[in-house]
Parts: sequence; structure tokens; C-alpha cells
Amino acid sequence: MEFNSAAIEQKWKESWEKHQIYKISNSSVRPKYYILDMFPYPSGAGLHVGHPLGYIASDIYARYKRMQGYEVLHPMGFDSFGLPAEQYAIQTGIHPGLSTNDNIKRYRQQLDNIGFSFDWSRQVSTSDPEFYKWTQWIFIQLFDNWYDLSKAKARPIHELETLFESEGNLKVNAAHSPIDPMDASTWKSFSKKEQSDVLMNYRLAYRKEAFVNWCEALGTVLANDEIKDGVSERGGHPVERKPMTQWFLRITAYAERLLNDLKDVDFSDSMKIMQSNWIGKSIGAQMFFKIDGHDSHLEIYTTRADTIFGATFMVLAPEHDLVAKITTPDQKHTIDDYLRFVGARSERDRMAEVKEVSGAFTGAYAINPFNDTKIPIWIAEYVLKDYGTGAIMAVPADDARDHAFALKFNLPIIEIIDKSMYPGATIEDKLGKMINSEFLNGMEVIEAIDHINGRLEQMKIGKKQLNYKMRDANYSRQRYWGEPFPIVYDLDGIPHTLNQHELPLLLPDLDDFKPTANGKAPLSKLTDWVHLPNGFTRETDTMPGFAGSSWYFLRYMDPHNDHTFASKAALDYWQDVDLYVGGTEHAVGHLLYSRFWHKFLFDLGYTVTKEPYKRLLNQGKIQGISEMIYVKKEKEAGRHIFFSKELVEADSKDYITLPVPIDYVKDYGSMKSYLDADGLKKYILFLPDYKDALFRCEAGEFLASDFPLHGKIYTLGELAKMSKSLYNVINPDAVVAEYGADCFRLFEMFLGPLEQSKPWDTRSIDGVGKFIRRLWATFFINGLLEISDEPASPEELKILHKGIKRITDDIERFSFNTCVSQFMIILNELKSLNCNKRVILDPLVRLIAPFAPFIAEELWQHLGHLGSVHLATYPKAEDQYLLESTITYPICVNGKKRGTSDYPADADSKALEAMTMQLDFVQKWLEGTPPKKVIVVIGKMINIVV
RNA sequence: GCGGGUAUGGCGAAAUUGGUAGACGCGCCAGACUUAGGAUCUGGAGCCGUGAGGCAUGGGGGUUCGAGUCCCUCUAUCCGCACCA
Repeated sequence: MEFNSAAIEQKWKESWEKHQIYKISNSSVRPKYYILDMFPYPSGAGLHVGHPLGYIASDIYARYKRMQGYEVLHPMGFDSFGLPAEQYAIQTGIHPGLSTNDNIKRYRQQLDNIGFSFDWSRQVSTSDPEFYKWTQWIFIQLFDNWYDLSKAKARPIHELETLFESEGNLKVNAAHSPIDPMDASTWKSFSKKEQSDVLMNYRLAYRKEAFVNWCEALGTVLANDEIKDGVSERGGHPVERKPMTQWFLRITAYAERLLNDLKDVDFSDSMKIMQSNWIGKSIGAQMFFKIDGHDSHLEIYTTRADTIFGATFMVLAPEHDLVAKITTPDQKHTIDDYLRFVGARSERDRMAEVKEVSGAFTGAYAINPFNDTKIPIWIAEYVLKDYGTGAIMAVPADDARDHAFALKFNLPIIEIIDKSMYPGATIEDKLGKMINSEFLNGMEVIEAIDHINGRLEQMKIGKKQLNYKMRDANYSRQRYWGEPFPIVYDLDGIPHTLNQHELPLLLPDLDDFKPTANGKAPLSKLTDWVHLPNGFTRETDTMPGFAGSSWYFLRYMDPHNDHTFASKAALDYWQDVDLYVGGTEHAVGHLLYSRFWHKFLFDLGYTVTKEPYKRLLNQGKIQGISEMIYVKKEKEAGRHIFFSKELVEADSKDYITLPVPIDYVKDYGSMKSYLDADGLKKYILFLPDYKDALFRCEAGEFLASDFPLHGKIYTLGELAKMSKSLYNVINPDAVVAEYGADCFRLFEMFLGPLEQSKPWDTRSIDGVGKFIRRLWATFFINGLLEISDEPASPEELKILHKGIKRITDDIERFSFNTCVSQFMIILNELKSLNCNKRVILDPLVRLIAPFAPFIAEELWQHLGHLGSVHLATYPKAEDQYLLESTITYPICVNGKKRGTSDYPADADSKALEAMTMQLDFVQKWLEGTPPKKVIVVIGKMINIVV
């Protein structure tokens, strides 16, 4: 029988589907194991060879665990709400629901081609009403809860109302937005609307007016992590700061737990560091300053309260509320000018000019509470509205930014720390002795911080305080393709949640998806939908892309439950994700949000573990090679001139490079990739603008149409991201069609360590292809099945069991590239023994099955088995075959290898030492001098020290 | 600027605990079978040297009988964060 990968794959895909062999149960007696992939966004471009890398790794592990007797939950779904589908809809007029469905079908087909063992009966899509019903439901829970800091737990909002009723908010220790103190009678005197506004400051999902990242081009606001380098991550459009009323999630309430519980999860150190940097905890103090001639106080946050006597000016964020209040008439003009300057700058300008110092003086003064010195109050861009209190005391002697500011505006600098004892200490190190600081003089910095914090508290002008860089997550999008909020506003503008039986609130159909210019969401155009008969109105914003992905892993546990997001039984059985595989790009966005939601649901008693993911594995990216062609920047003689690579100096600035579709290029991916006459013809058809262009190469200069047959235009191969615009995308379907799915899977693993990014090297896939054919040829000699029933030799058993040991060890540490190498080694060794014995091949097929599921299934059948190999047990290495009778030791003199010698495996170190000294070459090296010592490392080597 | 990672043949890489560096694969070279080879099989090869031997894991230093692996330092490169008071 000839090896035909396409036929085998077809046959087994159908069989798996028919027998539902990957369907799993929630009521198994087997131990559970949950292996999750980050579900894809189903874009129109389809999968490229980079996407399946993590999926293949998790599939191998899932199949392996299943064969070891675990009930393995290994699901897949689609993150199908979001901006790209909507952008596509705006461009084409096609409803995003339709294009999304098409894309999902295509993705599903591409995934099936690769032979994954997903339980598709559990597929979820975030844009499916059955799914987003529960996204809306969780939002309602967030709205209906507040965070009790004393208990470190979310609690129902009605409990808070009861508290307000009896004692106001004075003793409540809650995570909240800035709010005035209020006693019980004040609370009772409030109108319904006022009470609702007060509660808003405590809800975990709340509305507030805030400066948000507004993206004009996308017509929506974006969360901080949806912005890269001052422009939108999707599309690269400019982003500006703008005050708007928006929904937020109070993720900051969970900051401490999100930070703390990192110690309990198995994530890489760099991933944990990224998350804790994002959370950005700092320990400092809040301090209140009197403002000269005003009733109001200035509240600042500092980590260095000890430096108060070096504070020679104060700085407010330009957006700070006090600015308008305290600016003196003299300075009004200056301040207004500065505010105009700041307002006109985009986020990007601001980031690009971080080094530039700018600011303006308000004319007002704060008073140092310890010595009554007047301190001028300035405003400046470098102080951020959202961090701390949006105001600082500036200590130019001890802070680089304050220092630069003082120099620019000629403000005094008072040295307050003597660092002479610490020569290497930088300006920001907390080292040195206090000077010029009255009662702090002579103290060490650390000591002084403690002392001053005590003083502040004593004088009731401040106290020790924690601060986090992380902000509450903006949860509103002025877009169409997202979950509608289950919120209606009554005639007073008070928001109310829908009842559970009214969920899901379906996303209504719409023809015109374009965002409106005034910042209103597309849904606001549907006046019939917005205005309810009783005069109430609906919220028209939709939820952001991260809403569905913040909890999808829970829905897989019980995907079709109509009564709850997942049943108690399902949650109790599956608990949490044992292994989560995905890219590092979600380090701070998705991973933090989903940890937050999971913890919230834990507080409410739904989820049973503190953390959603026990272990996180980050796969690297697969890069593509793009082929570029040199073109002269300025046209010569009115036409473009294209140059062969060898005619161009590498760093010359006279040329630009244009991407060439990789299909047109010969020897793609090598250093000598080129366009021949054929490829060039295609390329010219592809680029009609250049049809009159000249081409220059070694063979001379010519028009494309008279290109000499022997000529070559060499192209420049460059490592780049796989993308449509570089025409270098490699579709897994094409690879599977040419080499087979098993070969594709093995090759992706063989490329290198999972965590590393690496280029797709099309040429070396042949090696894996050869392995597959050799594996097949071990069973079929000249197309005929030949398997011997003879017992195995000790040598054969040794090869097999050493291999099993190595491979199971390697799988456990996710070193799949070395697993593939081991398969090749085992096969080479068996081949050299001409081994075709059933007792060896049977475990070998099971060993390979997780990696190459199709060929393993086929060979399993040829071995005479009826069931699927994927339901068989994974082979175990038996110790008896791992033992050696002799061991070859390298023999070194002073660490240099001088030879080797065989010894019995059971010899102890004394015996080895004695035997070693008898060896001729050792005698020769020692030349009669007795050795100082002989070091014997059992199982490794023997070293003689002279 | 701050934080983290990486650096091994022509290439992708391996080396599990400090113990024979370069397994396995690509590419390359030679040979066999072939009308043919972009098929298959066999063999070769880190570098220098005819050879014995010497030199080799980004550079320099250290610890050790012994270092790709541990420590210090420098360089290159990738990733993340970036006015966070």
C-alpha cells in the first residue's frame, strides 16, 4: 500500500467525526485536565502557518494526557466581536455577522485540516447571543456589586445602601471613585438620582465622566492597552485625550489580589514582571497643603515625603480641578495659553517630546506645613491627571524631572540629602543622610520616610498610602459590533439593569455601521430601539473586545446551559485551566481582565479557584521571509528602474524596496532568491504601474518584455512578520496539501523551542517528510504490509524504552522539538537493525500518535487494532530495559579528555579508580608520577588530577 | 532611560544536575542504483594542520580537577514599559 496522506487524513477525519472520539463528559470518574488555547479572532485573512504553532503544542499535550487516562477538556472557539469585522463592514457594507460566520467556517476548516482533537460540540463564539447573554449577565453582577476592602471581597450593592442608611459612608472601607464624606442623614436627604450618583462611585461597573482615549478615525474610545506608541493598535490611527461619560470596570479594586496571587501561578517570570509593572504598586504618602489665600487644600501623592524641605515648587496636571480656581488674574493669560498648547497636542506629540520641559505658573502658593514657607504652584504636562492625585510636590534636588523643570524655569534647588557616603548612588536611590531638613537632619532616608509619615498622621495633614499605576478599565465603545449593555435609563437618567429573563439583549440589525461624528454610537441611530414605550432609553454604547474573552474559558465547561453561565457541577469538576497556551501579546490586557473576572466570580461563589490559569505557556511567533526588490528612488529618464540585488550597496539610501509575492520567486528563502523571466512577467502583471520599467542585472539593462531567458534579478530576502501587505503569507492548507498534516505538525514542532520566535523555513520541511515516509516504509516493504510476530531482541527493547523515557520526559517539559528528533533517532536505530516486529512497532505508533495523529491511526489499524489509537494508552518506559551492562566512561587528565574505557555498569567508584590506573594510556600520561587524586563521577566520567 | 530575555558550525538547533560540545534535521561534498534525478540508499565533514596535535559555545576576566552551563564585566540583538511623583 502506497502512502497517501490526503486519503488517510480524509478517512480518519470522517471516522473521528462519526464516532465522536473527542467528545468528552462532565461526569467522568477520570481525573480532569483542562488545556486551553487562546481562541482566535476570525479575520478575513484566514490562518497562516504562525497561528497553529501553539494549537499544535497544546493538541500534542492534550492527546498525550488523554492517552494517560485523563478526561481532557480541550476546546476551541472564536473571539468574534470586535473592530476588524466592523471596519470590514464599513468598507464593504456586508453585515459583520455574515462575514464573521464565513470566517468562522473557514477557520474551522483550516483547523480540521491540521488534525486537532478539539471537542467541537463545545465551540463558543463571543458574538453568539447564547454566549453574550452571559457576558451581559456578568456585567449586571459587576454593576450590582461593590468592593469591600476590609474583607477583600465583592459584596452586593444593597448591603452598601443599608450601611449608608445607618451610618453614611464615613466608616465604609470600599474601593471607590473620589467622593465627599456623607453621614446617614445626608444620604437620606438625597433624591433618588443623587443616591444613584453616589452608588455609582462604588459599583464595580460604573459610569463616570473621564478623560478617555478618543480615536477619531475609529469613532470610539480605546482602553490603555489598545494603544501602542500613541496610536491605535488596530489601524494605527491617532488618539487624543477627551472628556466623555463612559462605563468603567473597577479593576483597581482587585489590584492587590491580582498582584499578590501572581506568586501562586506558574507563569514565566517575564510575564509576571510585565503584569506587576502594569499594576505598578507604589507605597508613599498623601499630603495636604494649605493654599495661600484659599480655603481649599492641595492634595498630593509622594513616595518621598522625607524630601519636603527640598520642595521648592508644586506641580499640578493641566487638567487638575484646582487650576481654574487658584490661578491669579496676573497669570490667567499665561495659564490659558499653556492649556491651549496642551489641548492641541495629540497623545503622540506628547509622547514624542517627553524630553521637552514645558509648564506655566498659576500665581498661587502652597504652604509648607512644617515651616510655613510659600511654595509656588505650577502646572505642567509631565504631571498626569490620572496618577496619584494629579499633583506633586517637586523636589529638584532629588528627582530628575523636577530638576530639569527647575533649571528651565529658574526655580531654586535645595540639597536635602548628603549622598557622599554612597558614591555610586543615583539621584533616585533611597540612600544618604538628610540635611537642610530641620527635624529630619542626620537621619537615613529610610528612617526619615517613616518619621515624616508618622508626623503627617499626627498633624492630620496626610498619611501613608498605596497607589497603583493601573487605571480602571474603560468599558464603553461607540461601535456597533459588540455586546449591547443590558442597561436602560429612566426619566431621571438613573441607569437600571435588565432582568435576567430579558437577556440576552439582542444586538439589533443595522444597515449603516459607520460611527457618528459626535461620539454617539451607531446604535443611537435606531430610535425605535433606543426609546422604550415607558419613556426609558437604552444605553447605545457596546462592550469592548475584551468582554467576551474575559470569561470564555468558563463557558467551555458547560457551553449550552441556558440557566446559568456554567453549572455548579461543571465548575466543580473542571475548576480551572491547567495549561493555557498563547502569545505574550496578551500579557497585560486579556490575562489581567480575565483574572479579574474570575476573581470577581469567585467572590460571588461561582468559580471555585482563586486563579483561572494554573500554568501559562507562551509560544513564540513564526516569522515569514519577505522578498524585496530594489527600485531607484528618483526615476531616471522618466521610468522606474529595478535593480538586481548584487548591483546595490547594502545600506544605500538611493533605493526603496518593494515586496515581491513569494510565489513568483525562485529559490525562495535562500540567499540566492531571484526572479527569472517567468516570475518577472507575473510580477509585472501584478504591478501594472510599473509595466514600462527598466530592469538592470548582470546580463544588462532591458525592458520587462525583452527579458533575456538566462538573466536573473536577485531579490533581497528579509525576515519579517507574515502579512498580506508583504505577500509572504504561507497558508497551512497549502503545506498540508503538499506534505500532509502530520508532516506539518511535526515540522512546526521541529523548528525550535516553543517559546522562541523563529522564521518559517520552507526548505527544511523535507527532512520531516522523509521521516514520515521512512516510518511508513518500516511497515510496508514494496507496498506490502510486513510485520513480524517474533519476540524482540534486548537491543531493540533498549532502543524503544530509552526512547519512551526520553520522549515522555521531553513532553512533560514541553520540549517538542527534541521529541521529534528522538523519533528520528529511534527510527534510524530500528532501521539499522531491520526491525519490523509488532512488539516494537505497536508501542512506537502509540508514542508518535499525539504528534502525527493521522498516520498513527492508519498504522494502528494495519497492526490489527479495531479502536482508535488515540483511545489507547500511552506507552510507559520499563526500567529493566534502561539498564546497561557496561558504561563507556570518558577518561580525563586534569579535565582534558584522553580516552575512553568500558566498565561494568555495577562497578563502584573504588573499583573504577583501580581499573583506571591499570590502563596503558593513563600510565603513559602519568609517566610514573602518582596522581594527586582520581575523581569518579558515576555515570558520567573519570577525571585524574595530577 | 528602566525592566526582562537571547547569543553554540554555512543554517534551524541539541547538550535534563557543572562532567565526551555540535545529537537530530536542512544545506553541502563523495559514492551507489539509474535514460534521468529536485527520487532512494551509503558514506563524509566544527575550524587550523599532511600528521601527531592544537583551537573552538559573542569579547574579556574569575571560581573549579573540569564551565556552553556558575560569578563579574563589556558588546550585539530581541521583547516589554516609558514623564507613574
